[in-house]
Amino acid sequence: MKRAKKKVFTDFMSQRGLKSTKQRDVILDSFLSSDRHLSIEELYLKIRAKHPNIGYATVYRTLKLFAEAGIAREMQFGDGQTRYEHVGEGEHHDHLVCTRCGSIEEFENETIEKLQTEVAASRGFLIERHRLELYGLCGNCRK
Amino acid sequence: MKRAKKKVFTDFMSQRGLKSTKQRDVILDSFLSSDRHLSIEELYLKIRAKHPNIGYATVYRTLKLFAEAGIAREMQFGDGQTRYEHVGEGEHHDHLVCTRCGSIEEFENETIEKLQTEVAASRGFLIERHRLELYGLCGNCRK
DNA sequence: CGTTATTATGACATCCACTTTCAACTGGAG
DNA sequence: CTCCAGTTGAAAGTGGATGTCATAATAACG
Ligand SMILES: [Mn+2]
Ligand SMILES: [Mn+2]
Ligand SMILES: [Zn+2]
Ligand SMILES: [Zn+2]
Repeated sequence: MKRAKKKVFTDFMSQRGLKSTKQRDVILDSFLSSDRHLSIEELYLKIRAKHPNIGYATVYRTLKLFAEAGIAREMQFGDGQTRYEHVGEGEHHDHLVCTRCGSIEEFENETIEKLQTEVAASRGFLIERHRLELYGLCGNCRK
Repeated sequence: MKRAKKKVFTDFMSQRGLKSTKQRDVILDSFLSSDRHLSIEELYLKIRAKHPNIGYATVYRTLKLFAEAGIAREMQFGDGQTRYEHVGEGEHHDHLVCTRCGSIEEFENETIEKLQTEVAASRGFLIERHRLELYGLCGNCRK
């Protein structure tokens, strides 16, 4: 699905008249082969190890492009850094965030999603997106 | 319940050996008689209208105290500003945030909360707190 | 009451995570 | 190959949060 996301991005770029560059290729590769939920700084440092000539601003701008293209999602877990995670076509999930070790697990729960829609509907509210994050101690940290 | 919160705060202050000041009185009054979900800046401007001599830093520090005392909760809705809302003893609710007009509605749903606990439990995760926010168009903005 | 140790205040400086600017540099259509 | 729109990276700019510090206010004590 790395292939698939690359195609999505390429299509997005040409459709918008944007150019393919060495930097964007490097950043995309690095992003797709990274842990999920990486901050800009983390990705930048990782890239800089092999490509010292790529600037922070370029990583920053390219991640925004990924988000616009629909292959990345921007998130805030309250640690003061914006993080980007991979997303696939039509995928959605929520998060369990460990307040001790910082690990992030993902989950999906169709029933919760349905109840959200009901709550919203009962107030005439139309949901565009939502965020559900459970903060606490992960299995490891409880031991 | 304005009375009750004032008492909670007073008790907290004396228990910590902190002093009562005119500024803190003014800020507490203003906070308790405000809309919920006010940003520091908003509260500061509101206060400054009647008390031009109260500084931003004091409002900022006092709101932190409210949070520590348990009468306020700090929140982030992704607009880049920290907001504080009133909280009562043992109260909890989640939010519907309008992406057009910025209005914020509150809701509670016991079933959702229960499902969250189940999801967490099934992974050995212990929830300390959570946030659930539904973003979209409020009733008014849909018309 | 004054005295005094302690805490609080507010103007200002600093931090920090982006975000924008801009001159030099491509990518790729023609 | 030419040429221009798009791109890059260093550096400057932003905006909100947080730290600093000299001055002022609180409240306990004698
Ligand atoms: Mn995720
Ligand atoms: Mn609320
Ligand atoms: Zn953990
Ligand atoms: Zn609205």
